[in-house]
This record gives sequence, C-alpha cells and structure tokens, in this order.
Amino acid sequence: MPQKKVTFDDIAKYTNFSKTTISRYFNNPDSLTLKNQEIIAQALIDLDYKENKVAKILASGKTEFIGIIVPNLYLHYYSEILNQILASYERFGYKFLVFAGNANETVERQYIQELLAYNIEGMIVLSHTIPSRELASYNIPIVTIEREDQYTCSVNTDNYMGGVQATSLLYKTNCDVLVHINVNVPESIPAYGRIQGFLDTCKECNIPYELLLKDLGNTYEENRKALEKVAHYLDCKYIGKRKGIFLANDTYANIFLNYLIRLHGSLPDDYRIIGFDNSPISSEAVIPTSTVGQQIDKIADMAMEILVAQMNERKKRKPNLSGEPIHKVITPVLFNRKTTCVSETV
Amino acid sequence: MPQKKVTFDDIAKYTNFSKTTISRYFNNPDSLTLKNQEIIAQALIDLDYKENKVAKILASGKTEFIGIIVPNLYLHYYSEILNQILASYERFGYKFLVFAGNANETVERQYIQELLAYNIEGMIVLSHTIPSRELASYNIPIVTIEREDQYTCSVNTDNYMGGVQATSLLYKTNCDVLVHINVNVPESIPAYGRIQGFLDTCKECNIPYELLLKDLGNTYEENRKALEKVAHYLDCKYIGKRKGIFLANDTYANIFLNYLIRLHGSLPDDYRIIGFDNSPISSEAVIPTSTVGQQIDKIADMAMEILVAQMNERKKRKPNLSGEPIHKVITPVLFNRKTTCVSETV
DNA sequence: TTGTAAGCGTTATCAA
DNA sequence: TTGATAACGCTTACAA
Repeated sequence: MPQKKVTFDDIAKYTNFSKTTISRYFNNPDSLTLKNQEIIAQALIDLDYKENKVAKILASGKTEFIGIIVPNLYLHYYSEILNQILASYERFGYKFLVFAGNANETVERQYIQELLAYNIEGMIVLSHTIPSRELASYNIPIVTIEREDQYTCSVNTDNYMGGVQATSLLYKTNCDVLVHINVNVPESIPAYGRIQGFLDTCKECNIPYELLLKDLGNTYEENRKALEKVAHYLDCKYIGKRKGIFLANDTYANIFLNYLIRLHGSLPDDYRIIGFDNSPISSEAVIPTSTVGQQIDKIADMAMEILVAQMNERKKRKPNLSGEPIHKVITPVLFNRKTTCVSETV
Repeated sequence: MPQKKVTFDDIAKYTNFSKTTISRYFNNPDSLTLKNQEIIAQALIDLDYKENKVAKILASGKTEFIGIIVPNLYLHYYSEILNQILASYERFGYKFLVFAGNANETVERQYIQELLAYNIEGMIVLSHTIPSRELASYNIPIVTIEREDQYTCSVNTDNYMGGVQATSLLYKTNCDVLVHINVNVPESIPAYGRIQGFLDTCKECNIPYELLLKDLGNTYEENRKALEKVAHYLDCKYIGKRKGIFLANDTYANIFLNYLIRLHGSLPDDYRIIGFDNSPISSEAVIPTSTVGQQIDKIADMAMEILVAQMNERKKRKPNLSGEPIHKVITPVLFNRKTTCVSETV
C-alpha cells in the first residue's frame, strides 16, 4: 500500500462523530441533520475518502456481484449478449464477474466454485456444459439463456416463431421448394424450435420441402466445405426450380450466398436465402441477407429482470423460494433484405 | 441466507484445532503434520465447507481482482481481446470485473471509482476516453492496449510494421498506384503507424500513391456509403491502372470488395485489396481478403504479464514503484489471401 | 438524531 | 507445530 487508506474511523475522529454516524451518512443520510451531513461531506473531501466495498460486503453480506459464464466471445451472439448485460450496470448497479468457459465441465465447475466463493448474488449462464439440474442445485438465483433449461429460470428467443417467420417469408417469394439446413439439434435445446417451425409451416402451406440435418463441422473452413457440398447437391437436384433456403444461422447463409455469387457473379433468380441471428455478417454480406433477428437487448434485459427479482426475493425477511422456474420467450424480428426480394423481372 | 455458512470457527470446533490452524491448512499446509492435515481435510468434507474469499480479501488486502474497461464488445477486436484476457485466469488466477464504457468520460470515471472501491489490484484499459495521464494518477498497476499511452504501460500492435507489410505486399503485386484509405487518426494513437508505414514504403519503393484520410462515419451504413463514393472516385481516376488498395480495417476492405463484386461479378484484375485486423469478415468475405493480422493472443498475454509483474512488485516489502512506463509492441502477421494474388492470366 | 459494541470470516503477529 | 488475539473496515441491533 503506497498510502494507507482513510476509514470511517478517521472520518469519525476528524468530525467528532461516531463510526456509526459516518455509516449512516452513506446508507441513510436523511437520518442526519442537514448540517451534519454537510460536515461529513466536507470531511470526505478533506480526507480524500475512498469507499471500501470489500469491508461493506463482509459486514452486510451483499456483494452486488453477478457471475456470468459464456461459452466464448468469438461468436457475435455471445459477445453482444454480454455487452447488453454489462450495460445493465447503469440500471441495477450489479457488477459482473465474467468467465469464458470452453465447454470443459471440470473447468466450468471450478469457475462456479470461484464465483460462489465471492458470494455472488446470482448467476447468468450461457454456456451449455453444465446441466440445468446441477446449476439449480447450487441454490442461488440463476438465469440461463438459450440453452437447456429444465430446472432453471431462462430467457430464450422464440425459435419456433423464428422458424415460422423465415419459412413463411420464403413461401411468399414464390418458391417451388423450401429447404432448411441445420445441424442435428437436440430437442432439449431451444434452437430446435427453428426446425419444428420450418416443418410445421411447410406442411401447412402444403409446399414441397427438404430438411437437411447434418454435421457441418466446428470451424469456418469445415462449415464452408460442408455447405458448398450441400449447395452443389441442391443446385443439381432442383434444377430449374426456385429454391427457398433457410439456414440455421447467418454464417451458414453467408457461405451459401458467397458460393452462388462466385459461381454466377450475382444471386441467381432461382434462389431465395434467409439466415438466423441478424449478426453483422448478414448486413455486411456482398448482398445484404435476410435473417431472423434475435432481440438481444430484450433478452439481456429480461434475464436481468428475472435475476434481480429473485435476488431481491432472497433479501426479504421470509423469502419465498418455492415455485417453478420461470421461462420467458422473446419474439424474434424478421429482416427482409435483398436475398428474399421478389424479383422485379419475371 | 437459506443455510448459514460453515466457517473456520466451525471447523476448529469440529476438529479441536484453533481457527489459526485451519487457516494454515489452506495457506501453509506443510506447517501441519500430515495426520492433522488429513483430519482437517476430512472435516471440510464432513461439514461441506465453502471458502469465503470476501473475508479473505478483507483480512489480507489481496482481492485477485483485475478491472477491465473496453469501449464495447460489438467490434470483434475488443471481444476477442477480452476473450483472451479472461482465458488467462487459468494461468494467473486473477478474476475480472468487466465494464463496457460508451466513450462517456463521466461514466467511465464512475466505473473506475467502483473498481477501486473493490480494491482491484490492477486494471486493463482499452477504452480511449480517459487520458493516460489521469489513469496513471490512480496509482495502481495499469496496462493500456492500442490507445494513447504516454503515461501508462501499454501493449500495442506494431502498426507501422503492419502498414509496411501491407504496402509492400501490394507493391509486389505489380500495382501502378497504391492507395491508403483511413480516417484522420491522431498521431498520439498507435494506429497512426499504419499511415506512416504506408507513406514511408511508397516513397521507398518510389511508386505513385494516394493517401485518403476522411471521415467515414460511425455506423456500417455510413461507412458503406462513404466508401462506395471513394471506390467510385478511384475507379474513375485511375482507369486502366492497377490499383493496390490498403484499407484501415477489414470492415472497410469488405465494403470495398463487395462494391466491386456487385459491379463486376468478380474482383477485377486491376484491383488488389488488403485490410487490417484479420477479423472474421476478412476470411468470410465473398473473396477471402488479405489482411494484416493482429496477434490478439500475444497482445493479451503480454498485457497480463506486464500487469502481473507490477502487481507482484507491489506485494514486496520495498516495492520499486519508480521507472518509466513499459511499452511493448507486438509484430503483426500478414495474411496473403485471394485479393492480393498475382493474376495467373497476364 | 446519535452512539456503543458486537459482529462479518478471514489473516497476521506474537507467543508458547 | 500450534494457539490467542488483534486486526481488516464496515453494518447493525440496541441504547441513549
């Protein structure tokens, strides 16, 4: 320590009040006379007091910490969610201890232990690694986002609705056949809804469709190779037909689009493309790509609201800790861009 | 609190040791007999003890907290740096309190006050808002990354070298004229080096060049409009000449590239393009785009190393707090992709 | 409206 | 190798 810190004791001596009064000045100033408030305020300046939250936490038990575990920050979706959550500091004042887990269960358990050791008041989990059942067992307020959530409160995009929106849009652009390209999403994960939404809409519209669920690899290069193969396959199979392609995310959509552009110099009129997420690549693509946008700001806000409500509940005299976990669903927003325009020249 | 927490006192009673001995078990286990270590270890299990770091911090003064202020997480560069910094937890054990500032000085000062209140041991600043002089005055270990850094330790990409690399590569692809497109970067910011590197290399190679520094707007749409205007201008001005375009970042490069593709269906042979950052858009573009890659992992590692060294210095009996700030520079890496290939058909 | 004193759960300093 | 005891800087009854 370069210079030792000024404490309530110092202020108390300086002002001839007690430590308690100084504490009150911060936590319940109205209980002091205006004059005394001013005296203390001046003393704070004179002594250059800096508050010590650690001591406050120890005494009060309230850390104002929220732990966050994201799978990574490489994907725009996660970094944007984190961005929005961090922004909630202005509104709620909670501070965030952030961990990026790499899908390693052991490591993520360590993170959680560490977070608990700091007496975090709540936790937001985006990582998929640890089952919601185990998360719930830690017995602190938790909200999960877009992951398996049977035993925890959660906020998810209405993926089913998104699937319906995307498929309906394609249908309206006079396609002959609709295709959904995705990986084999387990039904327990919210994103599965995109597949169901696609299927139900195709059936309802009574339009020919094809569902392509396959492993597309884990890196961009693997994605690219796998999707170019799929594109080639579709190109051959549905020759002369107008194909409406709904891809599971914008990265896939961009790969598909780029493949066509490189082949034909522009987007052929017999293709309609839509992605999912409204990530930057969708608007920054060579042809701005239609997509189903997740309302990340709303998701983050809702997650914080649920979490704060639960944390507040715990601070009550007789907290009501019962009740089923709350599951909120946020409606996605359709972005109708150039890749789903009805062609002007028919 | 649902169930009250097990403390050293409880363990002490349970094992008939003193609190001190329990503390020693954690901090200096070798000072206990093996047998006693085992007894305590068993007690921890029996009682299901969870450590309380807040109490530890208060008593020891060591928080193991590092504060981070990033401008935002929207830009891939920042989220990836944060990603790498968070990953250093495995190596150093420091926890990160993260704030995303929005270029608002008042707000960022609040963040810093809040961080200081938590007795953070050090701080990493990527945000540009607060002058390094003020940062230095807070008198705790600080490392800044890719920003004005006169009074603080810093880690930056060797922007000058990056400018030289990009320009040299363009020169080698038989261009008739080289162009650098950038905004008006102040000289105090590391990124200014890109401009200087371009200028020096052009002069050295004795090749015609043009430096275009202008406001390109703050949103993607503004960027796009401004850059398409620039592209049109260059297209007209240097008709028939091979143009080597070095853009300040990959987003700009992508916009430029897309403009040409939409116009011509492919990248015309009289254009060579290179960006900066190696952000995902460069490899995911319709034509994988050459770029100067920042070694984000090394930048993050170096920042942590410098910071940890300083934090350790403070823990010594007689810390040596003098000395000029350390400025480290990380060499960038050239990615030679399709937009700077020498054409096969001449 | 203000003060006293007992915590909060560790670590640190002595002494044994 | 272990234990008593005093910090650490604040909050929170309870009293005045």
